[in-house]
Amino acid sequence: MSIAERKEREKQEMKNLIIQGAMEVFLELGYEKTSIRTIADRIDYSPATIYLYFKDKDSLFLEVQHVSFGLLIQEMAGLADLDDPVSQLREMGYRYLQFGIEHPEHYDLMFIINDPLVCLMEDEKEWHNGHQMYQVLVGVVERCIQCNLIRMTDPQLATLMIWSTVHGLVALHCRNRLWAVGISPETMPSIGKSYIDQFIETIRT
Amino acid sequence: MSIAERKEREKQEMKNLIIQGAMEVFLELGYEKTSIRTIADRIDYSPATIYLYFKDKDSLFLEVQHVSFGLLIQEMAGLADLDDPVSQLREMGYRYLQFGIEHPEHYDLMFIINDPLVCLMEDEKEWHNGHQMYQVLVGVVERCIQCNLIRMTDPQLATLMIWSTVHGLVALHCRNRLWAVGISPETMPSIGKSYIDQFIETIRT
DNA sequence: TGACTTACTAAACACTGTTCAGTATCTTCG
DNA sequence: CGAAGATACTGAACAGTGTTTAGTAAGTCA
Repeated sequence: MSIAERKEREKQEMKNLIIQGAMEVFLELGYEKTSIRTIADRIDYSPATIYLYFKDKDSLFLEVQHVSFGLLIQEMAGLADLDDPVSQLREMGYRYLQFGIEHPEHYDLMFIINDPLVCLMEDEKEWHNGHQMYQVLVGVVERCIQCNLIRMTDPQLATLMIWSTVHGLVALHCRNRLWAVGISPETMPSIGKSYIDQFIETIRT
Repeated sequence: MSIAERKEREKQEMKNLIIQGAMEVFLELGYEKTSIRTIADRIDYSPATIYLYFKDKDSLFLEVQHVSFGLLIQEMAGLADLDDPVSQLREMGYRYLQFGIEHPEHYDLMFIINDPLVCLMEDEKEWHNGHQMYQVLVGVVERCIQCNLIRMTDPQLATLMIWSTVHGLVALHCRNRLWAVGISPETMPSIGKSYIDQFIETIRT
């Protein structure tokens, strides 16, 4: 079955080529302004070819999103080295925020864009990726609560609040709503750090 | 100049008719799926007519957004009756969250959607509306800090954090990202209340 | 070599935002 | 009143979109 294997491999390589091209264009132009024709042009194939490998634009987008999730998870490596759970929490906050500031397009694809992901039940892959990272956060928060280091008691609610607080800032930044309160994109990194520091100080016992 | 006045009035009425139709369609279909043709159909005019009253789709959208801001500001009426600033803060949180849950499409138009608002400098109207409400929040937070009722010292940073925390939850809810952490839309109202309560308890001294 | 399968594409369909030439109505002035 | 001019509106077109389909060319297998 060597030929069949090679065919399968070539098929996967073709998928990867499309995903890579799509990623480039998605990050350059954003989701809405990216057209299948542009992606096809980028990789020197016809638009119709893409539909032989992906059901539709959303389906292709989900694959790109999966790669983005991988990047963020990678960014969180080595957190367990910090033995203080509050330090872990702060460090996660720093890195999450930094990721949002440095890769707003990736962040947008993962947490803000509308279309797909509604079909979570159908797409196990994404669910798994996002859920996995959330569980890491839940673990850290649980340890903080167990050691009585933060002013919350319910791990689920606390985790949700912590995530939302950081996501809120990144989301407002990604969608340029912070101009209205006098924060320019350039000042975001320094404000972001103060933001996390203040938040940790506020919730810790 | 009676005729000129009448013309001016008719022009304004026509603008309002278009805005009203656009609002309906925007709320039904969302920003991206709304087409000028659909709006035109809804009010029985040709698509081209809309371009006599509004520069482009974004410009029309900004007018609709302005109406949405009015709704939210209206929702915040009577807050000064509560003499305890922390109660004011909690009540603002309740109402803001409820607005986001009850009118996710409006909320989307105001705080999540991408395209316009980037041109804040050009559009004084929106800036004014959003900034006004933010200033109300800043005022409440300042009083909380003055009375030493919350665990923060910098009003600007504190206000940003409080807004972001609530916005974060609403934004995740609007974009269906809470499914991934086991929260379904139906449970949002009750979770939302706990969320605000926990947040207030966490930040108060 | 002939039959079958696969990979790919040109062209079309139905949609989008936007523009423009042209019409039909209303206003103004002689 | 009637001609000239301004105003309000639209049909049709342009260039773009996601997606489908019929057809071609190449690779595989008997």
